[in-house]
Amino acid sequence: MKTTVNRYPECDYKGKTRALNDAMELLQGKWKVLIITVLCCRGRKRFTELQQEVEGISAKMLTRELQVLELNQLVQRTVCSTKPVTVQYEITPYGKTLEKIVLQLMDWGLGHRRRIMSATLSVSSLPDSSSLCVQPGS
Amino acid sequence: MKTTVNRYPECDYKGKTRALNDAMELLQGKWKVLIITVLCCRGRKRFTELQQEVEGISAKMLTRELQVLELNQLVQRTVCSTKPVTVQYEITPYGKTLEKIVLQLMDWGLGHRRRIMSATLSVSSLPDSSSLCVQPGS
DNA sequence: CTGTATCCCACTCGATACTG
DNA sequence: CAGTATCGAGTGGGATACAG
Repeated sequence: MKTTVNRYPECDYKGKTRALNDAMELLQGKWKVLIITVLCCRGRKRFTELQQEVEGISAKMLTRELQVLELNQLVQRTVCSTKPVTVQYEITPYGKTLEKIVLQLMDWGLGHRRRIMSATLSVSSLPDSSSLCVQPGS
Repeated sequence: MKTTVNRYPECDYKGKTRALNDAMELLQGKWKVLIITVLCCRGRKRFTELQQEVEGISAKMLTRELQVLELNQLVQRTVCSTKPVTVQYEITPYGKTLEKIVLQLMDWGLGHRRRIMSATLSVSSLPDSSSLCVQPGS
């Protein structure tokens, strides 16, 4: 029983894992993909609107995450010099290139919840837990 | 200048963001997607082999992450009762359903690194930094 | 070989109060 | 309205030593 199969031999292995790390690091954290999704699917939003649509996020976190996304060119921030200033956030065309992947992740997550729920149902019922990733502790 | 576009109206918005959270939570952390990638692209591996291929991971982390992946049915663990026991880890057919998404993320990350590098090059050169996500501090 | 157990630091994130 | 500042709890993850 041999273990090393290596269907895809070397082919710049280091560069590829680094690329994966880059992508994951950028999307890491509790909020960034959600913000991206909202901006992708619901269009341009003001700060407060965003905070309402991304359920549970604090102003501090929203600010910080938006800064990262803007620095990485996924989101554009526009200040409107209205009476009290308002700020518009929108996804950039470049940010849009992530939409397809995020939507796939969403679909996968839908199926995963079904799968884990039915696998766990016999033991204990997770009614509507907002998170279901099975952890060693459980 | 109206902000609410709502190209995709309601359509179970809560359920979808929850699904996205499920997926992201499962993949969260420094190592899980890397482990998945290695098992997908390089085939069945023993514990020590995995630790060598996932560069920099400690035994503790590798154990913990593999447990989560196994509990979520992405990875199968098989103990071989050899002289000193050996353990085989392999991706499950279900885990394979993530491969497509992960490979897309990898591609995206490749492009992103190029983009950020060239955008930042004029200011400071990031030679071969293992991570490049642009952060507010920089 | 394949893990576990501990210790520990840094960082994430929430809560709250404050500002232009 | 759109943030910033500060504090503090909890956690992710590294280092090291130990175990079956």
